[in-house]
Amino acid sequence: MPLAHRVPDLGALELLLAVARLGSLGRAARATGITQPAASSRIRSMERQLGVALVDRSPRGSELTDAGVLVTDWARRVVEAAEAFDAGAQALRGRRDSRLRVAASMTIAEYLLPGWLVALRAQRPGTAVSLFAGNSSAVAARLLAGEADLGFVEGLDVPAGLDGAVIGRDRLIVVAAPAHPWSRRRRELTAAELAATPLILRERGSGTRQVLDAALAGHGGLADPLLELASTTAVKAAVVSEAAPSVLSELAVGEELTARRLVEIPVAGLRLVRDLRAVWPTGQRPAGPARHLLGLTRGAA
Amino acid sequence: MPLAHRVPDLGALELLLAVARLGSLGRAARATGITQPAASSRIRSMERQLGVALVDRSPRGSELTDAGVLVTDWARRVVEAAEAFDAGAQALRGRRDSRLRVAASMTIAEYLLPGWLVALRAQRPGTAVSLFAGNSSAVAARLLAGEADLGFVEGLDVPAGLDGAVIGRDRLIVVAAPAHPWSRRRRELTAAELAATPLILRERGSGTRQVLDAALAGHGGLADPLLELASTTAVKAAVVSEAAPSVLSELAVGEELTARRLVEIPVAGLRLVRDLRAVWPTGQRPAGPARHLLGLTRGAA
DNA sequence: TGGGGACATAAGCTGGAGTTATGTGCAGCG
DNA sequence: CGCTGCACATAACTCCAGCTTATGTCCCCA
Repeated sequence: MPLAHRVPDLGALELLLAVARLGSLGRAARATGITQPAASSRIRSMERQLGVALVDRSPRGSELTDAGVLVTDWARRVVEAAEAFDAGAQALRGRRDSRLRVAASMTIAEYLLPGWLVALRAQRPGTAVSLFAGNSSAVAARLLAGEADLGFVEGLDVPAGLDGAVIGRDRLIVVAAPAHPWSRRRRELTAAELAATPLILRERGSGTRQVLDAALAGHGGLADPLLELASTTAVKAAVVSEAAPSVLSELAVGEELTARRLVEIPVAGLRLVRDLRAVWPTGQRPAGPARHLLGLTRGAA
Repeated sequence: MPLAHRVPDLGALELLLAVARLGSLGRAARATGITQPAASSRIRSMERQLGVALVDRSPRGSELTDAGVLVTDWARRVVEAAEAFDAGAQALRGRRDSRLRVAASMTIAEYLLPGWLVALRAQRPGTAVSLFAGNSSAVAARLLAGEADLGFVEGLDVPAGLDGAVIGRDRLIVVAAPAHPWSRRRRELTAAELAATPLILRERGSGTRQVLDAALAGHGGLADPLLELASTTAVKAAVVSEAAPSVLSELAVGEELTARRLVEIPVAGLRLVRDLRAVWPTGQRPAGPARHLLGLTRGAA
C-alpha cells in the first residue's frame, strides 16, 4: 500500500532522466540545480531502494546499465504524468489576467486538456493559461460573458450564441469486468439486450447518460439502472468489482482496457459517439494563443 | 525545470486519492498509515503549493471541491504510472527463486509488461515475478536453459526450439515533426518515396530496422539513414528537433502522437507490422502463474 | 446535554537531502 | 613523466519537511 516508500521521489526520477540524457552525474546535477555529491548520493540511494544497479560509473562519466535503461523508460512515464499534472494545476490556479482563458467540460479537462497544455508549453513557453471546468452551459456562459477565450464541450449540439469546430469524437463503449458473462460472448450484443439490462451508470443528467438514453430510445428504452453513482471513477470501480456492465467514454477507460481490468463489449448496429468541439462566441474567431491551442487539438481522440 | 518542486510528493497524491475514496481525512490517514494531523497538514500544504482548495472540510467529513476532483483525476494518472514503475522495478530485482520468471524483448518490457504486472498483482497478489530483458535470441536462450518460464518477443519468426502464440501486433509507423513537410501532405506517401528518403533510424540490427529493410526491399531498398542512433528515445528526440522523419513502433510513440509532438504519416500500400508473441520451450505449455500472465496479455496492442 | 466523530493547532523529534570541503582514479598532454 | 582536468566518492555539518503525541474546537445526534 505505501507505494511512495517503494518508488523513488519525482526529483530522483528527474535526476535519473538527466543522467541518461547527459551522460554524467555532475552534468545531471547541474541541470537539475543541485551539486554533484547530492546527485551521487541520490542515485545511489535510489539504487539501494530498488535493489538494482542503474548506472555504470567511470572516471569518464556515467552510463545507464541495461536495467537502468528500462527503469529510466518507466520513470519517464511517471515524469510525463507529473508534467501533465503540473500543467493542469497551473492552469487551475491561473489568475483572471492569464493570456489564455480556457473553459472546458469535465471530461475534456480531465483527459485531454493536460496533454494539450504540455504541448502548448513546449511550443510557446510562458503562455499563462487559466482553466475553468464545468458543464456545457457553464462553459457557454463563461464564453458569452467574455470571461473565457476558448471553450471545449462534448455533446450533440453547439450551445446557442457560439460557433464551433469539431476537433474529435468520443466513443461511448460498453464495458464489463473480465469475469462477466458478456466478456465471453461470441455473438455481438444487440442494442435491445443492452437496453434491457440494468447497468451501473452516472446519475441522470450527465452527458454520457443523455447520449445513451437517446441512442436506446428506439430499442425499448434504457432499463432502470442497477446503481447510479456520482463520478466516473466510482462507476469504473463498481464495474470492476460488481457483476454489472456499464457504458463509459473510451477516454475514461483507456487505461483499464489495456490493463484488462475492463473489457469492451461490442454492440451490433449501435453508434454511441458524440463530437468533441472547440467553441467560441459567434463571430469572434480565436486568435493569438487561443488559435494556437486550437491548432494543437485537431485529431483528438 | 525543477518539476518536483511544483508537483506534490507521490505520498501526498496517494493521500489525496485516499481522501477522495474514503471521504474523510482521518480515514485516509489511517488507510495510508499516518496519523490524522499528518494527513491534515499534508493536504493543506499541497493546497498551498498548488494554490487551489482541494477539499471541503466539515465536521462530518471531507469532500473534494470541483477543482479537487480534477486534480485528483490527474493525480491518479501519476500514481498509476508509479504503480507500473514499481511493478517493473520489483520484477527487475526479483531473485531467481521467483515463482514466475519472465524473459522479454526490450520493447515489450518497456511498454507492455509493467501494465500486465500491475494487472497480475491485482488478481494474484503475492506472485513473485522476475524479469530478464534482452533481444530475441537472449530470450530464447533463457527459456531453453530453463532459466525462464515464459518469454515475450516481437519479430517475424519464432526462435527454434520454442512454441509460441501471437498475443498482439506492433505496427511500425512513419512519423515526422509537425513542422515537417510530410505532415502537411494531402496525398499519401508512397513506399518508394519512403525508401528513397534518408531517415533517422535505430542502428542496423535492431528489430525495427530489420522489418523496415524487409518491407522496402521491393521498393528500391532503404536509403542510407541520415542518422543512426542507439536508443528509441534518442531517435524520437531527433525527429522532434531535426527535420527528418523516422519509422518507429506505435508503442513507442503513443504519447508523442497524442501530444502532437509527432505526426503519423500514412503510407500507401505498406503494412509494417510485426507480431508480438509469447513463447515457451516446445512442448512445455505454460502452467500456473505463467498461464495466468499469458491470459492477461491477449489482445495487446 | 453529553458523547463521538472530524478537523485544527501546538510542540517537539527525526531523518533525508542538501551544502561545502576534500580525496581518489583515470586520461591526455606538454 | 608529472601536471592538469574531469568525474565520482567520502566526510562532516545544517536544515527543514513530515511525523508523532497531546489537546482544542465544532457540529451532529441520541
